Amino acid sequence: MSEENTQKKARYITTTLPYVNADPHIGFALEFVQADTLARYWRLIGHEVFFNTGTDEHGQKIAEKADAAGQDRQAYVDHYAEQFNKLKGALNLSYDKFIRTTDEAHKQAAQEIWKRCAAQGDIGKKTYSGLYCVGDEMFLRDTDLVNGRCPNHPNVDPIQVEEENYYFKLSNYEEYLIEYLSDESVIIPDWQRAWALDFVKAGLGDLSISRPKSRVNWGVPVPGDDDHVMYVWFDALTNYISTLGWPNENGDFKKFWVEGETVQVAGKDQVRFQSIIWQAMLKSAGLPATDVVSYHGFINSGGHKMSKSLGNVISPYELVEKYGTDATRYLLLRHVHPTEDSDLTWEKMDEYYTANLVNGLGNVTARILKMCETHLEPFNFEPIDPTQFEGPMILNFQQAMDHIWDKIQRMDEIIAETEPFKLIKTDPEIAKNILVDLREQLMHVGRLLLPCMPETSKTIRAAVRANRKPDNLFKRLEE
RNA sequence: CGCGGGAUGGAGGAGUGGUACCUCGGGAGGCUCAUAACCUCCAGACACCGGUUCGAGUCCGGUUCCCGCAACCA
Repeated sequence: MSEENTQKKARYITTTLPYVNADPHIGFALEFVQADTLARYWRLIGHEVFFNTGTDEHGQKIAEKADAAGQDRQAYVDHYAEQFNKLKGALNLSYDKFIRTTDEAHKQAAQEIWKRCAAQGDIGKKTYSGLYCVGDEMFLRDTDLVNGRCPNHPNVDPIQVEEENYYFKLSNYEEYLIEYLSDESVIIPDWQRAWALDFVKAGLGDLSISRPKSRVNWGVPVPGDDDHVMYVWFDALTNYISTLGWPNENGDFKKFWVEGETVQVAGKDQVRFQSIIWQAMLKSAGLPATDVVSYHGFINSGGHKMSKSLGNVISPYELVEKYGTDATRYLLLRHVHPTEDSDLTWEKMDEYYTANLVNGLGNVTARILKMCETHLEPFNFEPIDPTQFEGPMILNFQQAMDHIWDKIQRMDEIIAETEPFKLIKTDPEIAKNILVDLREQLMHVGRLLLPCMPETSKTIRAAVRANRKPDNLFKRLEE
């Protein structure tokens, strides 16, 4: 390690934690792959990286589902946690920690942050009464009601509830949040930041953060009150630091959260949780804010939200099964806009796969290495030099991929223009020089692909070193 | 006048104030190293109206049409 590299800051990245009441969908896959690509890129340029993900496992909805299935609750969440953890293999994720909110250490951290907020005078208690929707785990206002029921759950009668709950005085942090959100670097994209700022400026109310155990008996106990458990969000958000060993304020927490650079990746529906509530909680507990939260859009299919009734749901496992791991990563990184909504259909994905991976990257690798294998001796390439990857923090994955595919297309053009396969018969020295140059360019592409398509990168680099045409990188789709 | 996002060739998408790009599709050639792959050329687009500017898809104002969100939504 050079001196320059040892000076590089540690970097932390986390996804949000999926709530384990359903199988993983494509949105999570997008989030995981974005975070993973960034983590791999950082490691490549010499940063020490902590990449966190995991599962959010408390709350009434999960308790009810487990109970309805006649399953032990812990066994139920164990099963789902495993479903999500399996994505690690399917998508080739490199996370350092898979935290579960039912982990004992996490529960203690959640209780500790509660105590800190309470000590700061930010937690109170008051009586809530009204109609409550179990589906959303929230009180309904009169204006919410549609035919007397929750608009999101029109088949279930809301229940009349009167109960005393703890609340977090979010309004204490209006001024702080306005200051935090005025910094242009804290949210990507900027229009989400503007929205968050407007939201805070409009005034913040109290946030209910507990539920009586008599009604919801599946959560982290409220410190000093056996009758209540924490509202699932308050518990879940704490994972971003409990995963680092907090409340131990040394070790990884100090290295990554306090002294390092922190990035959270989340869906666009998360702005008020990640950039408002969570930041207020951190401030209340006397902890540093997140440096930047990047919000991705949603993936639609055929112009509609994915839904079971429309039959247009695309699952991450289906993608991996059809195209393979790296091709799935490619599709999510290059053909999904990093911050806006995107639309994917099987037809379009087939097209992207065939045009850019089979006919593009795969084919050009085969044609170059076939010629090299026949006409050149192997060359001993230097290992990857981290400095050649130095650059700004890349969150615009589409742009980065476009840059690589420009180079791929350029290689095809050079072959057609210089015709080394023809020249080798008349002027072998010139032809060999062209091939040496092409091989060098292919190696470069192989290296650039490392963060986004790790296995493909490895295969290409190994094949270039071996000076052998590899088996087809991407199989042609069957008719 | 609630807030925000969007409108780019036949289709789907990129686009930092400076020759509008990519993939698919259409037409015409070329090549044989390669996964019937690849290359070249042709046709074809910045929703509408103003403004700023030497110069606008890009910045500003207005109009029309789509799409989200509107306090605890995973």
